[in-house]
Amino acid sequence: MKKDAKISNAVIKRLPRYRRYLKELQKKGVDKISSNEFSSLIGYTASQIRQDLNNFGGFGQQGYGYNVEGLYNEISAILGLDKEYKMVIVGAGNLGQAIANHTYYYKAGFVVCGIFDINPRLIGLKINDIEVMDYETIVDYVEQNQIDIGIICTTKDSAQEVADKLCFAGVRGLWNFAPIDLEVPEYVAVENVHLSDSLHSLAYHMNRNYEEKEKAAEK
Amino acid sequence: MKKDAKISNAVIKRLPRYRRYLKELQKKGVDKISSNEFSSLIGYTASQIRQDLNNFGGFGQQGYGYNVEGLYNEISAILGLDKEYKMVIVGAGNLGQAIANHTYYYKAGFVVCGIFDINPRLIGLKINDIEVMDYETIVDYVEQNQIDIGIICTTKDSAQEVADKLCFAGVRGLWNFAPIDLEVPEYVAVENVHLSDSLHSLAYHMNRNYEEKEKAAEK
DNA sequence: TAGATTGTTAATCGATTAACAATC
DNA sequence: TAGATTGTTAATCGATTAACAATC
Repeated sequence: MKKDAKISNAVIKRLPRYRRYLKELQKKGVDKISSNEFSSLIGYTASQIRQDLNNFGGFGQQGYGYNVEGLYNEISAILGLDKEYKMVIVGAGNLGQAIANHTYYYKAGFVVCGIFDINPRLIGLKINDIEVMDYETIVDYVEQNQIDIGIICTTKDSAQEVADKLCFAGVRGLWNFAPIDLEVPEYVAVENVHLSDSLHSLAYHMNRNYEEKEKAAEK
Repeated sequence: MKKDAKISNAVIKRLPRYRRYLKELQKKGVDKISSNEFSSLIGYTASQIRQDLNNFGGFGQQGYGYNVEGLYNEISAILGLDKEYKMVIVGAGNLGQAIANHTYYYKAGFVVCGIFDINPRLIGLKINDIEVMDYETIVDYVEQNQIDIGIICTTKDSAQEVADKLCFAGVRGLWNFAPIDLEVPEYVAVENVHLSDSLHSLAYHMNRNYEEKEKAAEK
């Protein structure tokens, strides 16, 4: 890492995308790529690509470009994907179950260790080999198993209470699927997946596209 | 609507959030709110709130503030939430099923009409009263039922092919859960939910927070 | 009318793009 | 060495914040 200045979130949000494209290139057996070639592939300007990467260090080589495998590994390390994360899911409803079943996360170093719910009918159930446990026991479990991430798949009404408990028990990050903005201690990272917000902005863009089409048709 | 200039996506992304907070205020029986009060609640500056809202028209009143219910309705209309949208889900795996079961969307005017899959073992199944149909028949279905939105819950390898078919059949928007960037005609809106990207940026922030904590401890 | 608060213009800040010297 | 392409500084663009006149 090169500079110590805070890196903007806009840059961070682009890193997983860089990484995805680099993975594809690797699969295709591509060894090296210039910022220009990468630009026409990924759709960011070459300038932005170089600027982004230089926030973390000089990964390229003048006159050559970037080594695909090397850059992939660097970005993985920057994101912290060379580590393993232990996670618990709170809420064994549809979404919680879907995430528990999504074995991708396991492969990628994100291990779902347990699922918690208050519903007695769900407690004891096994989802993808992971037991649904009683929410009452979550603090002990998180402490004893050194859980890193809590995944909140509850309703919005219980989400803050769950977040408080998880933070108290020692998680370092929350992946929040409840449609609410959580308050957490500053050392806990929160990443929101607000599905309804996402759907609403889709609706907006659909209607704008429609309006434009209408307007174009008038001419 | 006041101006005709293109409104930046940053503004649009904030609208669903304004709307959520306004809904809560309404529930609490709050009639009016000033940009300053709203600011301390939602965390945007009062200036930004006024600036954002004025992209669409003057919804406030000098010396008074904004009418909560009125503003809620205005934002709903801007987003297009006064309309109904017919949707199909492609991919009846965990995620597809979770979304189909999430009746929230139905209540909010987003109606899941059908689910499609290529797996013969899933075809015929009923999920939340919605039948899983053969993917082969999707183009006819979308055309005949005038489906507005396609929800892509397939693997990344089939996602583009599915997108092509849905666009050809006439959807106006795609809600894409596959970890890939889709190419679509310009009049089709795409909203991505890249869950793994989201998890990766969570990992980044967790590690940065940890580093800062370490650094603080050194002092 | 006086006070409050918006709507809107101007100033600032930050992020993106362009340019080019450094260097492989 | 000559050509290519990065790393980095400077210029531009856009988004956020501040200020204040308009007005309820």
